[in-house]
Amino acid sequence: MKLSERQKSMLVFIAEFVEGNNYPPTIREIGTACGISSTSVVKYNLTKLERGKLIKRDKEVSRGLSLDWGRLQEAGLADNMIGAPNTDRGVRSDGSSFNFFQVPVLGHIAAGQPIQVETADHFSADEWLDLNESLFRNPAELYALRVQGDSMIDASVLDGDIVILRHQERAENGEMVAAWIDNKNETTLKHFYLEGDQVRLRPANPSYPEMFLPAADVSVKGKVVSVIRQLE
Amino acid sequence: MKLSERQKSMLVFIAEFVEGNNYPPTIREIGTACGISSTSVVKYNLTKLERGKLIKRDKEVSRGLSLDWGRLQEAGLADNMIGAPNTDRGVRSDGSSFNFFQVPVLGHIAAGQPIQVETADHFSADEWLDLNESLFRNPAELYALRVQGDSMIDASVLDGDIVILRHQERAENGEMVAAWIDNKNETTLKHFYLEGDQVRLRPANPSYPEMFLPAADVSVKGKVVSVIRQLE
DNA sequence: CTTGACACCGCACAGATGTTCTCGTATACT
DNA sequence: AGTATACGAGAACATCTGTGCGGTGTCAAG
Repeated sequence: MKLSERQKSMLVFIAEFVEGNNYPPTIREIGTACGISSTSVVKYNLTKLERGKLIKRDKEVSRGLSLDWGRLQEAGLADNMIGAPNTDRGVRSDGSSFNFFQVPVLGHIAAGQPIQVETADHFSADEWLDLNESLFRNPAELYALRVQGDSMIDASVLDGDIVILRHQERAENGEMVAAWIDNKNETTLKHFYLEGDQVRLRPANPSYPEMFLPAADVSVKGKVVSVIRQLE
Repeated sequence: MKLSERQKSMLVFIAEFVEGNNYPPTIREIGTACGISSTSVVKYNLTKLERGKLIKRDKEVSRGLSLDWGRLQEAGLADNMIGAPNTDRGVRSDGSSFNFFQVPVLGHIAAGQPIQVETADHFSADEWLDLNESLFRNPAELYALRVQGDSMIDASVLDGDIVILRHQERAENGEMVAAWIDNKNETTLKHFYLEGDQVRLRPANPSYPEMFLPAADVSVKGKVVSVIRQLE
């Protein structure tokens, strides 16, 4: 469905009006605001919008119309309209509000022996964490993994912990990273050290060996920025 | 301000009507729904409600009324009314919603040498965590403390970590608890063991000593249910 | 050129809707 | 008893407001 400029401006006006008054405008109010002199033209275009399911209308009821924000969102029209229901925003009981976001839990990662991590992406995640924006920046870069194994125990990361990583290809020496090892098709959680053209991956548990690999065979998948543990 | 039953039922009906139609009811619709035969009586009561600031009305505008949820909340009337703006509830971008809550960060707790914890309560907290209900049950019992010291390092709780505790007076042996030591006026984070009429408080770091105290001198302030660490 | 769809305008009309006026009843206060 | 106030009913009134119908101009298809 294609909308005329006039119809778009009508939608925008209706949204603004409802936002400001808590009740919808009349046909004549819409007409005045959108520069339409005839009430029948407003009705004509409202009928169009209603056929497009963008608004709902009750016959012969004054101000009997409402916007369908779901459809507007689908049509990509809700972005520059005020009054759209907030998503990814919470209102606390004291009235203050904050942004939050979802971080995908992409699977398990080995802290001990490296294990296969599914070639997971943001759309295949079956588990999500809702996190507060005040704790993290650039949430789009974040993802989470559930730790398996105990090789990072000296770094206080235990089997079953959830680690939150920021996706980045580079790491500083000593940082805890998720590293992809090319010829093993595996991802592992280790401390990262670049030493010449070699990469040293150090577990934080003396009973596990360090790994030395050519830098070309190791790609950093992200840096650990947070650890969350549930004891209960 | 005291409200008659009729006025309360009018408020309830208006809320339901707006929820269902996205526009407010007319005077006559209110009258029919609330068993009022005369439009003037509806107007009479609407005027009362408007003077009480519970609703806002625009003169001579059809359906020109809206509820003031802030005032209704204050008056304790919003509880059994549908359509009240949700607080402590978030809507994700995919349309699904979830409950969240605020956990007070009541101060610092010593994991090494016990230090003074302010006699903090839920109202004096200056920092709050927004947590998702899916991760915790009975959120009202939860509070958080920032860990100082490294005595729990073997239990993978580090200096600077945030521990989330569930308030309870009793603990099982081996659980990590916040314990109040009477004659020291101090709170400390330790593993808890009740041995006869003695309590043993064990740090998870061999370089710190265990504490043996009479059970009467130790009161459990809560059990650690989660650990959160920010590395970035 | 004719036709019909489309977008639009003006206007009249009926029904929807808020306001106002008169009246009745009950209660509290002087 | 008299008065004021709260609460309510009914009807008349004046707008407000959605709808319907006739008409205009454009444009592309037949």
